[in-house]
Order: sequence, then C-alpha cells, then structure tokens
Amino acid sequence: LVLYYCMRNNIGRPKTFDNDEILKLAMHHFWEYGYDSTNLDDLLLAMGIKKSSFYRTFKSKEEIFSLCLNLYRKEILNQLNLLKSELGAKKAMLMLTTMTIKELQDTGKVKGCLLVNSGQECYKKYDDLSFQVTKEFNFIQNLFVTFIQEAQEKGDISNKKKASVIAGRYLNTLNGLIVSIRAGASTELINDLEESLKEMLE
Amino acid sequence: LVLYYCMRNNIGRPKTFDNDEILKLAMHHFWEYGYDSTNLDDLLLAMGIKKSSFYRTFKSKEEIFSLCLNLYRKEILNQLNLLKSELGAKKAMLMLTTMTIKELQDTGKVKGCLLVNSGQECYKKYDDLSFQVTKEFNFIQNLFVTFIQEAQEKGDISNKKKASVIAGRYLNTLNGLIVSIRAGASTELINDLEESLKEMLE
DNA sequence: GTATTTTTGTACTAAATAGTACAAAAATAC
DNA sequence: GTATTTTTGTACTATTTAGTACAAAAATAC
Repeated sequence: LVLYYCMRNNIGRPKTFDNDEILKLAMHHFWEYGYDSTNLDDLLLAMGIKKSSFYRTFKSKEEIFSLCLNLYRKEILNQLNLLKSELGAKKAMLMLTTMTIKELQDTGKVKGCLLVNSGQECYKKYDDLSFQVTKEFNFIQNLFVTFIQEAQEKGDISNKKKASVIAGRYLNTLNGLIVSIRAGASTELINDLEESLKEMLE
Repeated sequence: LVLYYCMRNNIGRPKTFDNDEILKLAMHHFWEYGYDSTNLDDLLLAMGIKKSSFYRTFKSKEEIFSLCLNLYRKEILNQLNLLKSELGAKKAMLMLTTMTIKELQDTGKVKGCLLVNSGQECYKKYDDLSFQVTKEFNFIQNLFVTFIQEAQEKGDISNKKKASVIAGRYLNTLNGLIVSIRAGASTELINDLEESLKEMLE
C-alpha cells in the first residue's frame, strides 16, 4: 500500500514556489542589504515564504547565502558569455561595465558587486563564506583573463601586457568605482574612470 | 565648604588613563574588526578599561566610533603634511601609498582604509555615521587635490588633467587595491598597480 | 471520504548584545 | 581620620536574533 503511493510522484499538495526563483529573490535581497544586516524576517518577506517553509528548504542562513554566491557567479558567467557571442570578447567586457555604471546611475542604488561586498563583510569573520567568496571572485577574474587573451589574439586589444595584469587593473578600477560612487563621486569623475577603463582595453 | 573643594582641581582620585590614548586604541580595534562585529567586551579589553569607566567617558558605541573616524582623518592629515614638508607634495603622496602597501605585505593584515571600510559598513545602515564618513572621506580627497595642484604648479606633475580628476583616479586605484589584496592578488598584480599609481602622478 | 505532501501559524529556546543601576574599592588632598 | 573623584564589580534589563517543535490547514490523487 505504502509502496504503491511511493511510486507516484504527483501525490500530495504540489509545491507552490520554485526553489530557484526564491533563491534569486534572496540573492537580490542579500545583494542590497549585505549578509549580516539582512535579518531572517525581512529575507522571508523578500522571498515570499514563511519561516517553516524556509527551514524545510534550506539548512541555514549561511547555507542559502552560499547558494546565492554560487548563483551570482553563474549569472555573471552566463551574461558575459551571451554578450561575447553577440559582440566579441572586448566589447562584451566594456558593455558589462557600461551597464553596471548605467544601472548605478539610473536606479540610484549602489549595490556594487555582490562578491566584492561579501568579501569585505565575511573577511576574517566567516571562514567558509570567505573562502568561497575568494573562489568565486577568482573564477570571474580568470574569466576576464581568458576574454582579454582572446581579444589580444584577435588583435582587438593591442596592449602587450600579460592578460592577467590587464584584468587585474581593469577589475581593480571597476571595484574602486563602487566605493567612489558611494562616496558621492562627481559625474565628471565617473566618466573619467569609465574612460580609463576603455583605455585599458586598447 | 563645598565651594572651597570645588575651587581645587587636584582633588579626588586622579585619572589613570588618558582619554586620547584609549581612543587611539579603540580606533585601531575598530580598524581591524569593523564597527558591527566589534562587540563592546572586546573593545573594552582592547582599550584596557571597564564598562563602567567606558560609559562614564563616552556616550555610546556609536559616539566613540564617530570620534575614531575624526581621529583617523586627523592622523592622515598630520602624516601627509609631515611628509610634504620633508619630501614635497608629490613624493609625499607616493610615500604614503608605498607605506600602505608595505604595511599590508609585512604584517599580513589587510586593514585597508578605515573610512573606506566604514563607508561600506555604514552605508544605508547608520545615517549619522554614513554622513560623517562621506565628510571625512571628502576631506582627505580634497587634501589630495590640493597636493596635486601644488605639484602641478611646481612642475613635478606634468599631467595637465584637472587635479580633482587625477586625485579621483589615484584614490580609486588605491581603494581597489585593498579589495584586490584581500581577494589574494599576486605580487605581480600588486606591483603593477603600484606602478600604475606612479604613472598617474607623472 | 482517506492518504500524502506542502505550507502556514504559533509559540518557544538560546544566545548575544548595548546599555543601566548602584554600591564598593582605590587613590588622592586636606 | 573626612571629603572627593575615579575606577571597578556585580547584577540586571531589554532587545534582537537564528533556529526549533509541532500541530493545523490547504491542496492534490485516489
């Protein structure tokens, strides 16, 4: 009798939310408020589920945050690859940067890069998360390196420096940009920084 | 009778700690651990006083942190002016940067800039502190602008861009550097970033 | 109706935290 | 000794927080 029921998988009340979708909602909430200052109640509101369902689906706050870091890296990877297939490696990088700055200016929200933010927050505080952040960040960094190499080989980037060094300078400036915008940087400065980013990929 | 005692100021048990000294200790503790994840007990240990003495001397955790931000800005101001009087404006800036990187590498501790760290932490969380951080940060930024202007007039910097733009690029790269080091940047990248900082002041 | 699974509601625990109250002790001047 | 001020010790409050326990309700298939 029990065995018969176990064979079926459409038994019982069907799931009303998609795990991946609410994970995405959680990611955006963490992205805006950070890890520590996101309390569970607000997170649940953002996700649209109740506490009981939450702990039924995820192990802990730390675990879901870890999943969010993972998702974030995947989304950047997908977006960059999509842009590359349409525009080529060099223009893809520039486009991502332009989009980032645009979004910052348009929405007025300075969310920055989730990995960078999390790095600042978790560093010397949550060892596991800190380790993962470094891993995901390096993944993205390496992705940029391969893009730059590809563009160098195609002749789109004439700069002969090592791709890893160019990528380092590029991401360094991009990361600093968020700090500068939060500190109330002028439009003039932002435009200049964007210009300097372009110069790096010439 | 009471009036007679009030005239004297050497009456009663003398103070055993200097307010400025323990403030400095507090500043270094906040600098290493951040504001939120500094709990009062650890802070008191670092300061070497007891809770009762603390609340007798300071109003709250938020107030003493505000005083620390103030002190931090003053110390940078003093150090930069001292270096300028010895080396001139341009070399003073480069020296401060070199010292920062050296300290990061030598001690292994990546404390970064207290104002930048606090900016990330307080942004959209503690309005008063956030406001103050912006103020102190702009103060330092303006200081760099005046240094660059002075060096441009003396001919030490031939770059004809607006001093504010050069300062923006410079601080932006310097701030990003801390993120990069925490993310485990290679010595090669760090050296290159330091090189790019030098180039900006040429 | 019954069996099963998902979701919710309510109430709770345990720990950490900033800040307070207040008396006792210690260190000075007289 | 007394008066005064600083420092300490102890105990407490009030709040926030992540996480748990468990039963009740809702939604499906049969």
